[in-house]
Amino acid sequence: MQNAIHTGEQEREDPFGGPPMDAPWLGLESGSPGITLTSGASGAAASPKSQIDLLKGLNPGQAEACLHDLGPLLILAGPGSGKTRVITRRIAHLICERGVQPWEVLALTFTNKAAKEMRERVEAMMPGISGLWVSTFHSMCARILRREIEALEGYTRDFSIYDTSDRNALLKKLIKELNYDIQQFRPVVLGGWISNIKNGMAAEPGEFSLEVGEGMEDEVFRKVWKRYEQAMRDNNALDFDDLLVKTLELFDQHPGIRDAYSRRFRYVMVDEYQDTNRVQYLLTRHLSGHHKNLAVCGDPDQSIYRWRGADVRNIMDFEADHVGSKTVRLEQNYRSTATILKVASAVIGNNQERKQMDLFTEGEEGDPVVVLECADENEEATEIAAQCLGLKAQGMSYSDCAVFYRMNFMQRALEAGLRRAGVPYQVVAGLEFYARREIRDLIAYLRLIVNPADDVAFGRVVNAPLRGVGSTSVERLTAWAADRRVPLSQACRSEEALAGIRGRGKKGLALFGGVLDGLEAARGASAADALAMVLAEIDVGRWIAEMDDGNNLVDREANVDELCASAEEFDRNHPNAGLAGFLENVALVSDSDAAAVDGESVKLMTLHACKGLEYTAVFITGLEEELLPHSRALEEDPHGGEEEERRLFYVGMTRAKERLTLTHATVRNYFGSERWQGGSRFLDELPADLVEGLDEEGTDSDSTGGGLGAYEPAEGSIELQVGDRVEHDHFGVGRIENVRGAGINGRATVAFIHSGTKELLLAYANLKKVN
DNA sequence: AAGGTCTTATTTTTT
DNA sequence: ATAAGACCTT
Repeated sequence: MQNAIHTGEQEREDPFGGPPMDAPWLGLESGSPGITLTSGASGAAASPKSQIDLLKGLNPGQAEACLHDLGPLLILAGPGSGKTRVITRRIAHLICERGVQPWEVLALTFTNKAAKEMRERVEAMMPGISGLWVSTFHSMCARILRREIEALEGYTRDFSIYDTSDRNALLKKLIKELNYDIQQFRPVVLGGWISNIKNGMAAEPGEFSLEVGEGMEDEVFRKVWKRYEQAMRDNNALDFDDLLVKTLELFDQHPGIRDAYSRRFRYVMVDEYQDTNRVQYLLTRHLSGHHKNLAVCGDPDQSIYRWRGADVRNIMDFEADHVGSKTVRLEQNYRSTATILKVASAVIGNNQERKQMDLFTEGEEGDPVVVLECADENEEATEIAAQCLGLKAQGMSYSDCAVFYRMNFMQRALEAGLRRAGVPYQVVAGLEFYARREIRDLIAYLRLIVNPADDVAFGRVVNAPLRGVGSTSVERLTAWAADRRVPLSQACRSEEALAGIRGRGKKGLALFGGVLDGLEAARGASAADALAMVLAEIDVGRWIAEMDDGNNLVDREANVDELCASAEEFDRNHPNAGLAGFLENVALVSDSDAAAVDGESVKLMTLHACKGLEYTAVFITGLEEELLPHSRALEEDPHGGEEEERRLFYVGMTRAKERLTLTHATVRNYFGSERWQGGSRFLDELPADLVEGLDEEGTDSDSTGGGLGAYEPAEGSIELQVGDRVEHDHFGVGRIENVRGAGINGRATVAFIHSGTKELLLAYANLKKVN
């Protein structure tokens, strides 16, 4: 059984005839048309690596997972255990050793970044490979729906993809139309509920309750929801959740289509399986339903997205759910020092709902984990900045350092502190390129070209640049269009519709109708050409100037140029994808992955954003009650909330390779008012013998006085006085100008002869006295 | 339809 | 503190 050979008999049953489907415009597939292949090259033809090669450097667990062939497989992968390596090697093994065709393999991830990384690594092993599906759930679904959606009632393959703000804009309009109070029934809240229900978090709308009035909210919600679904259909639009839900619907309603896909994908792999929600679980089941070769990989201890629908039970119950499944534990850690690993393991060990993992490393013990108590958030920032300077002076790069925080507002003080100290930093996961207004406007124009039914896109640009079309005119037009069940883009070109509208608005709508007429020719054009046509139709200069009194004129113009460049690049890389392909790419492939890899700077990010990353030195800030177990998380569900917060802390700690510093402030500025929170309960869970600077009596008590916590002077520290001459490894010889703090916090201001004046942390600077 | 004032809510975030 | 958004005025 285990040795059954699959040589492609199934290919004949494959409705797509075996070779790769469609143009890979999402970059889902490894190998774009730009890559030259020897004719007929497939994975099997790509230079086969010997089995020895593929298993080289793998530990027994990794090798076992890699060699697993048929049947369900659960890979429980601890942090830093090399799971991406295992997945990619397994793909290579299947293709090179087992004669599996690349297009028979489906690998699903959550983020584009993860998909990209996986694809690149597979490509590196098998250059020229083509046809493999490595993609996010959403991209895969979009791709399937582009092909198949017309099997569902009411949609065409030109559908638009609505992001969260499009969704909210539509809901706002609908709630108003239904004459409900927008304050009482906020679009974001209702939108959140709709999303939760679609993600399988709640079976019934009634499971959510509004804090306003009684009885009414459920009815309102149902009405709005129904109206929303109708409007989405009318607009030929899908929101992010719909991409998954509609695919599921498609599979449920059309078993033939489902079977075609599940036959095709002989091997299905899912990364970060602990983060899958109900819908993703079902999709995975369908897709792997025929061959049952489903391999999932994840770590229940790193599940931190329960609040947005992730259901840990998917991974916890995998074995019970898949009879005859095999489980492999990857417990050897290749990232952190033994000390960091032990501390992290000790903390996570306090969780009840988990699978026991015995993580170990063959690496060094390393330095103790450091806990720092700071007077307030500014001192915390100053402290971290000083330590970064110290690490830099020791020869570490700024880009080896990262600072994590629970909430975004904490970012400000940290930024200020780093700036004061002259430490270069970069915030990871900032605002996306596509979220900018000028970009969104242009995208809306493009969407309207592809999908004229997209009323949200219409509403976005009907008055951009300003054409004198206000809300009244749009409402009139909407009413007229709704009576006739016609999209706005069509209505505004109808004499009859415009007859009911007066003055400036009428003129503006007619003007806009002319623009749309002019853009008719862009249907079928390439992305770059279509964009050029849009820019030719509108008065670009005026449009940009209106946006913010011309203040960001240069920036916005540059962004427009960048969009043009990216459209051109897209056309080059995906000659057959067309405008629709570009729009899909824009909607689903956010730009945030590019930001992460940027030069010599300390990285700042939330604890959620740090997952999957690693840094030599990590600072986790705000280890305070209410903040690190966040009070809201505890309110919702005291036990589950605490465990999820602990996992979040665990994820943060396990990012650190060599140095881990945990900071907490006695006083913190919280939305204007000062608050004194005790140290986090998680601090009490740290093993005292591996931690430096921990207040032994526990964190709630005292320790407010000096604000320095208990400490022992760092080993090898020296007595310094103002005026002493010292030598530093990097900065050379200097003179002590000032000394303050003591122990782990001790630092000195040193005027170096060649490098100027610097403030150094004694614990890191390794200063030597010279005469 | 634009500009000014007032209210309001501020965990985490991908697609 | 602050920023985004809703409401009201002109």
